[in-house]
Amino acid sequence: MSEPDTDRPAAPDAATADRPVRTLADLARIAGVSTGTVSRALAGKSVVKGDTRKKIEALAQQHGFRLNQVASNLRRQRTGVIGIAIPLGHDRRQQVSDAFFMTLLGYLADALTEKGYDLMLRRVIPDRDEDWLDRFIGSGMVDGVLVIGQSDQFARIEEVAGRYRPMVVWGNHQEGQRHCVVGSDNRLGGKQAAERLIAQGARRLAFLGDPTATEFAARYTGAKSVADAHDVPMITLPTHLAPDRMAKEVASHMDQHAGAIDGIFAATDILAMVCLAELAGRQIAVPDDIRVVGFDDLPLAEQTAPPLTTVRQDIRAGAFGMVDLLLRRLAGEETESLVMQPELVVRQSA
Amino acid sequence: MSEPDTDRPAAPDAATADRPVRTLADLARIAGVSTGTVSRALAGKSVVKGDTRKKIEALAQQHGFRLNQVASNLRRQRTGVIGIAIPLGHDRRQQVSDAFFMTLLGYLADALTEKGYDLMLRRVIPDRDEDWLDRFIGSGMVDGVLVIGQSDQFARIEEVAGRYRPMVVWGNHQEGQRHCVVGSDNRLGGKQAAERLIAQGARRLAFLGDPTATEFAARYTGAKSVADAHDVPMITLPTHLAPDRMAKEVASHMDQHAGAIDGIFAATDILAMVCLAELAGRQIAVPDDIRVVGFDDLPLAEQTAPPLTTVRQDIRAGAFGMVDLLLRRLAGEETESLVMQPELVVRQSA
DNA sequence: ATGAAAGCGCTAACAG
DNA sequence: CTGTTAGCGCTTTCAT
Repeated sequence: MSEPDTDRPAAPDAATADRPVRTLADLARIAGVSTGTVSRALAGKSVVKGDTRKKIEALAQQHGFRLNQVASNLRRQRTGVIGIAIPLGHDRRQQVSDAFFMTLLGYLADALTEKGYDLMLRRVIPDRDEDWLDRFIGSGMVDGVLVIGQSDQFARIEEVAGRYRPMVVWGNHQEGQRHCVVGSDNRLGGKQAAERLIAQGARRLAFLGDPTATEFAARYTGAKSVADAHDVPMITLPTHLAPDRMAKEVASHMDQHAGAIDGIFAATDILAMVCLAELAGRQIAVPDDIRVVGFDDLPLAEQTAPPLTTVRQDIRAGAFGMVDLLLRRLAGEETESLVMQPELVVRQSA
Repeated sequence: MSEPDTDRPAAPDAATADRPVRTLADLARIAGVSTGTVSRALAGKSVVKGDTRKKIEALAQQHGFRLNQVASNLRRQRTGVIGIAIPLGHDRRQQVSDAFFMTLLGYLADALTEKGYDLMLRRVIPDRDEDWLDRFIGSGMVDGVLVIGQSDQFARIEEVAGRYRPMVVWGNHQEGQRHCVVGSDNRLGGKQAAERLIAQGARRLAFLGDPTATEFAARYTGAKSVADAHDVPMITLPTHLAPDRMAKEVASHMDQHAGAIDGIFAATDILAMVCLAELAGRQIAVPDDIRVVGFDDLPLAEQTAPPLTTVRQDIRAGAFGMVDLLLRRLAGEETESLVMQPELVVRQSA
């Protein structure tokens, strides 16, 4: 047998570097104290004598020692990790790459990091795995859960909320629901969109989007109520959210209906952007021939041509709100849901 | 404060539903077998007798039992979790909400989920925490690490790569580097962009972006070499990547230089979009007065006005490549870096 | 095929 | 202030 070819760490200090210091016990041994003391010292407990702590810290530093979080988590029964579940249900082909969810996720990462938590991300496909939520919660790997989007899982989320407290969901609020949700008043947003379209002279409206998803349904309902009140007809142009299908579906809708409508309420900014591009390709003037209003106010809504009039959701505030509520629930507090007021941002498309 | 002492000897087996079945030991007790057998049964080990397994599975199901992953992880010394680190270095205000990284992250989530791994996301600010990479790796909470973007941490990543194998980085490849990287040939992409601009008649070029970030520097270098070869001047218009600063900086650059240039190579599509919007606001015709080429080919590049000519990086392929390489390294294999060929996508902005 | 028992590495109660 | 010790809940030899 020749030299074992394992790459041992290049010894920086021959005298002390014979075998790596991986555990508290190792460190305790070379420091000449017990593991208890090392643990306390590294945790910054004030009981440890200054000298002892200094010495242990120096040694830890010198040997590149790092606490094994898994062991620590097991013992302390808390992990410092928040689980983020993204159910991909009502449209199985919608990947995590969805722009709105990604933006929300980015802000959630900012907010959680600020509070000292890590994030564990899990994409779930509910129809393939009935047990997705309980499995995530019961894994012991997360202290609490944020769910991004209710998808078509409203009932299951409700059921789980009855027995599991540290959970906050992004989505639509319904009368009398149990789970703690953060989201915009989609119905109101839908109203604002329709009101703008009509105020700008539109008389034949279309709703562009997937009306089977809870949040979108609420946007539709809001818009429809305003249209009805004004005696203005509104048709529905259903689309999927998967990028590849969306583009084709919008194109086909425009082929069939562009001549018969003069105002479009798109369920999301992305949809509105695709729509704008299709309209431009057909030499249809926006907003003169057709007015377009989006929903979300993603950063890029400002950059479309013409700049998009849209219903703003404050995604950042929503993310920070979710984290705040979750931490309060973790602390045992009861919390209400947070329904944010959307705001119409007038630019040039309507 | 006393030790968590939840399970006091409660009601002696009234029915089966009084005290929750939380641990293998609980389940073993009611099944009348040992914890070892339960563990083996639930792990699907073939040694367990069919009947026994069936019974245990039924009981587990019935009581909603779920393995504690943390304990399992500690014992097995593997977690099934891949860490994703996003260093936010060269521009401290760039949040995780960055469009390119978010898109990449989405695909990474898809790829890892497909392979049965969870993702643990960590935003890091290297200048505030020297030890970010070792801390993540040494935590014991992840089996391997993906780093999204080298930021200004090339040296540290190199150093760590010398002693830690399961790590793959998204970024720029440099001659003779040690760490396994996946990314586009940015130099080549820069060349393609400049060639297109010049072929379309541009004679006074500008590079728009932050040339201090490694990847962007390579794009610049590639473009500059082509400009030089054609004896065409190219100025640099430096910008930050934080959305709020970016818009102002681009606007100010356009005020000062728009009259003196006729071709812009934007370091990213987002930058290109902002630029397009600014140009439109100034009644400068694209591509007639100024040609614009972007980089990335984000989905929305198709939706700009005019549709953006850009250098395509196959982000999805990159993400799946990173995961593939990481899993091979976890399996002990040696792997090369993966440098992908970018591709010029001609639309209408140049 | 199953049980008994020894930990994985750390924390915290308890006793000095 | 520090050492001792008993686990956190699970997996895996080693016996039987």
